[in-house]
Amino acid sequence: MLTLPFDEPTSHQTSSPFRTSWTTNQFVKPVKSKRGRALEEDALEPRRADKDGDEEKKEAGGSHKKTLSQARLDRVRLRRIEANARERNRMHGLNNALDSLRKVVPCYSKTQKLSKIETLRLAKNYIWALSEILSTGKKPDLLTFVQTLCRGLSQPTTNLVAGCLQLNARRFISEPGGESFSLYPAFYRNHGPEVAGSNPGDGGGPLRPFGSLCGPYEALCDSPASDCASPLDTGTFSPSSNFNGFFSLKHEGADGLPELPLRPLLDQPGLFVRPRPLRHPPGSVLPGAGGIKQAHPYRELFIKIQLNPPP
DNA sequence: TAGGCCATCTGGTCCT
DNA sequence: AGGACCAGATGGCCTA
Repeated sequence: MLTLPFDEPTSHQTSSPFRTSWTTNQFVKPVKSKRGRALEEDALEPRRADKDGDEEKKEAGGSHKKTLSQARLDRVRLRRIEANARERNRMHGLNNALDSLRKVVPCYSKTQKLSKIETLRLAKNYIWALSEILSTGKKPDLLTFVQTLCRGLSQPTTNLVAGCLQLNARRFISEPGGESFSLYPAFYRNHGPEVAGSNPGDGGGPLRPFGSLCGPYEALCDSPASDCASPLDTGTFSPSSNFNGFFSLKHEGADGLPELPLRPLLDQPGLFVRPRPLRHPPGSVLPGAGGIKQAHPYRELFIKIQLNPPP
């Protein structure tokens, strides 16, 4: 029985699209935006209408009325603060769940996280793609698989996902001391048949040997694709032509299937994905409402994918 | 500087 | 009454 590791991370990290890791620093120090301060000040001093509407106003005795109003005021203030804290925790839980989701969809990276909306879209497409495989029982061609995964995704995300599915993992996870760029969802790391060794940069469970790590597409097949090597390794780049008006490819392999569609065309003009660099050192707390904390060093990665120009 | 993305606060609504 | 959920508003950070 295959169980997905939907364990909630302990950290309170959230993320942003192709950006670096973010960490709210509410547990480091309370930071409020100007808006937040203004609103909290409002909470500390409830509206006049609220006080005017109080039944205490009808009561006789100025001192007594003032005491009751103050008590009510304090209570309103406390409830608002508590509600804010609950809402923060709720959103943190939601973000943790999103982080868990990021780990089980293709193209998981600690340093280049997908945005919330892109994570949800990719997850939906991934579920759809897997469902299709289960229902048809057929091995999909890589192009169809990638197309399904990238349906509705933004162009940068499409490039990233396509690159993840095409590039050899060694290019991304063999960097000593660097973060991993795992092409496999967490469940495959934990349940893969050739589990051996571990990747300290990933912080997770053991990884499959790099040599057998070809991508989520191969994970779906009965046997690893014959062409597991990255085009970067083989150096067989080629110009592209249209395919279904979406992705590009040119050649067909001996089996009639598209040969390395979506291969990175490093020497040709095309779209590229470049993670946003970190301006601040790791662990530093950024000023501002979000209390963003940089968690990972800047790491540059270029993925060029030839795509059709937008209509 | 604009746009994207994010965290946070807030008040309303619904449910227990 | 109180908590969960939701959506709007706001402002900060970052990249192009």
